[in-house]
Amino acid sequence: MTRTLITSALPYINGVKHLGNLVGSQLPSDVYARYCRAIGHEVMYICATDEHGTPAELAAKKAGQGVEEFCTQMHEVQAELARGFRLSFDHFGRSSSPQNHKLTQYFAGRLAENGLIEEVSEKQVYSNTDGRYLPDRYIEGECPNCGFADARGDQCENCTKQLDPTDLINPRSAISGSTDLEVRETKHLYLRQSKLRDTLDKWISTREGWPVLTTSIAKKWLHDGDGLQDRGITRDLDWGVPVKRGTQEWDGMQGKVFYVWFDAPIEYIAATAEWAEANGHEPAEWQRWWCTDKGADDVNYVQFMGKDNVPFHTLSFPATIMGADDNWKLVDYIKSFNYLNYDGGQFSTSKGRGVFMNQALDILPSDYWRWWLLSNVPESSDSEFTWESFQSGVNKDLADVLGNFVSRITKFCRSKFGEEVPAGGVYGAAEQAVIDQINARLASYNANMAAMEVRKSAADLRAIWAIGNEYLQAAAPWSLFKTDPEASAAIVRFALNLIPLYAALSQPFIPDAAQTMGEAMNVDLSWPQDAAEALQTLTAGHSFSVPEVMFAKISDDARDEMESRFAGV
RNA sequence: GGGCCUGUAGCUCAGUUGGUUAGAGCAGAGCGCUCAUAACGCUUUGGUCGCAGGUUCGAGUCCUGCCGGGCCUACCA
Repeated sequence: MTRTLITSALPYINGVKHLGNLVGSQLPSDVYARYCRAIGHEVMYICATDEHGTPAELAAKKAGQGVEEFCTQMHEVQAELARGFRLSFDHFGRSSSPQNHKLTQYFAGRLAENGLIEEVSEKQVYSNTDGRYLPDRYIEGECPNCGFADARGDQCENCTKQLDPTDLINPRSAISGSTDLEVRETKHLYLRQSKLRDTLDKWISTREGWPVLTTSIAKKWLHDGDGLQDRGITRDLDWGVPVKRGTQEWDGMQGKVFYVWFDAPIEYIAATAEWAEANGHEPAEWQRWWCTDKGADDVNYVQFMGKDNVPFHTLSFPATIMGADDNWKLVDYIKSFNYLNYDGGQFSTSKGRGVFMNQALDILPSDYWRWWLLSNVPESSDSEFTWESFQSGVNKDLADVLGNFVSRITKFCRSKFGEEVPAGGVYGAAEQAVIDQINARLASYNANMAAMEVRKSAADLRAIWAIGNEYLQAAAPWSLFKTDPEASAAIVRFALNLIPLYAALSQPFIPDAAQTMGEAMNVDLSWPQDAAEALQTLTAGHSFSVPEVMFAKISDDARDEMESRFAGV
């Protein structure tokens, strides 16, 4: 059996994510996971919250909570939203889990043994008022170059010049505004990625068929300037994975934690261990997904992420895996996405601009969002959410093409033959033509799904839905019924059989509607191998029910109302 | 500054290794149908493929330059 391991980039813990975050990794990975399961792969689909780092601590402080309490609460919020959007994770973990602590420390220990960790003493800005070290961008001051008053320690937004925090005139904490800052000497661990540069370069260069977005970002980092730089993997923070060398203390590193970008990807593995523990499995059950010497050699591993995550997944994490030199499973394919913009600009949490996951579910069911977002996923370039486009996609594709098809044929059957599949008549050339058309589209759909071409898959699916309406229009069972009820019955029987077929094929995109269709037609859904065979599912006498309206249309008034509600300030 | 991506019909996008009349959905127009969520079907109007050169028998596709949009640039994650 084909085994597929799928991970979605980890959403950061500090708040509810917007639709752009959702469509950039979780939603397309869910479609792929559902597809793989449907065609019979053994699937492990993993996601988790990314809980460490300065922003999490600040968000907790703002919420008046301890960081652990805050993360626990926000994890549950995000887990609930994931369920709301029907994200079918096998496990939705937490990067703060004991499993991740252990594994992260283990990897650091292995990397140290293999000479890939370097201790570096460096100068960092410490804020006495805030009681913490400040990352560069949390220090603000006057730009020495252009005089801009609110330049950040890493770069001046006004003149775009790269800065060092010590360059700033009258530096202050961006958190408290305090000017009681001092420069302290502190020791950190660096991952010597530069030693693995040639290995990584060779690896990236030999990846066949990866998205250009993925490889070009990796190559840029590998070859820019002096090439791949070593990277600090520890921080002076309280919340995080304590720095240890495996299970041993690390001299001089007490009180420090690993940097979030070191431990976050390791959580993919740790979350699978969490899954095993949560389900009462032996460790061997997760190891067979991740350890190539323990059964993972035949696993196909696919990662989904937005383009901002690419450097970490093409370089840092592979460096960790390769550097550990320990039979860990390396990724086979990285599917990366561009950004979704909102109505001519960016989504903005602070400005309340755009739709966030919780708001979306308050407005409309998840299938509506899934369909539009997936059929407009930013695959080749950034794409844009507009209410007009959303309304059009929902009303035309879901309500008119699919929903109305189900509605018209089930209601017609009910009124003329009752709520069971009618007997009589035979199929002819028209039915064979439909079978041929569907088989051709099905082949395309399968190929695009396997290739993770999400937009093209959505277009294929829609085309398959449309075939039903074309057939009914041409066959016109309502006219034929007056002169030849038997012939009409055959058409109705054939058309009704399209519903379970559509339901099965639609599952990855709109799982709730697919289930509704399956239940209405009283069948278990299975992925069709061949349309001719699949369209024999419902036989004469099979009972069904007419489903409620599956997709309500979005009115112009409702659209306008939402457009102004989410425009931001 | 550097790097990458991108510019195709009013809108959103397809266009495989350069090969005959550049495609789809939506929007617009006309016709048809009446089973259905005023739904559906058929037909149809829109494009000197950002601009200017070049290579070639042949360029939306390759090369150069210019113009516009976006992203990244390593301590936000």
